[in-house]
Amino acid sequence: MPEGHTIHRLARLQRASLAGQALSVDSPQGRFVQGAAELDGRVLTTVQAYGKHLFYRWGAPRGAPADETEVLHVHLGLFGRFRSFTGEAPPPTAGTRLRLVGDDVTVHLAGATTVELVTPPGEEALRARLGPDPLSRGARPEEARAALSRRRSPIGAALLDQRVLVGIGNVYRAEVLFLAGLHPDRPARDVTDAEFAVLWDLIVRQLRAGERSGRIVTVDPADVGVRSRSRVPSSERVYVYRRAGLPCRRCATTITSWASGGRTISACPTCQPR
DNA sequence: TACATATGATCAT
DNA sequence: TGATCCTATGTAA
Repeated sequence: MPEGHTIHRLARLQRASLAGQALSVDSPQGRFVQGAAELDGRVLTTVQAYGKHLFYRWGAPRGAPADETEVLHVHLGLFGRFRSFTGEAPPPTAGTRLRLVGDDVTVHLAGATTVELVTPPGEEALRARLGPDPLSRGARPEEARAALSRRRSPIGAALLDQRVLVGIGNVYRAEVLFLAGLHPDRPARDVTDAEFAVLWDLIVRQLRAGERSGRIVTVDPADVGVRSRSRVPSSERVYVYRRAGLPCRRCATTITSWASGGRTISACPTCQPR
């Protein structure tokens, strides 16, 4: 379930359960054996999220200068998943590429696109390719605004491009465009400053809510007849994502879907006029 | 047992 | 644009 909110939440939870401890690190699956060996026994100092990327920082091994300490970089991709266990952990599955064992908590990671050690310059190069993170304090939305105004691609495709801004995935892009009343096929550079301001604000609010709750709930509880977000049934948490052919929750128009930016997007033709 | 599916991204063409 | 990679799960056969 990895959009930006999930990654930031993971960073927060793993900081709380593992940071400050010397960890046992290994790779039961065998594809990260060497990297794991370099980290084994070292103190995890912090875990940071940027968009959909995770960075794990470690105390320097004996004799090594701190600024050459390698950083563990993880990107979950579409399938990556962490499992966290308190106390006794079950045996790792066949696909567990990384296992971190702390004093009380063990995490297993499987299915990730990227599990690698990077140097600080390598991390900088990676970050340099990314747009602002709506979940980071001090994010500069004007950078995303400028990137959009340079694009001829549709806003729906641009929101998935992590060079524009980071953290949005296929669910949030469909949902925030619905909430903003923007048609996904609107050319990105035609989005007005006022529309962008609303869109950025929605993105920040939605990602923050998702980070806190661990789930994507974009519907206004009143639209599905309940009192609070936490009471929204799992089948009614979104307005348009994967709801093609169903009636819009606001106006009952049939939701449509099509390919956009290489993925499927859905929208309400009435609430999101072209 | 097989297949379809999934909230991602990269690389080749 | 299409192929490819990564894993787990649910449903169909």
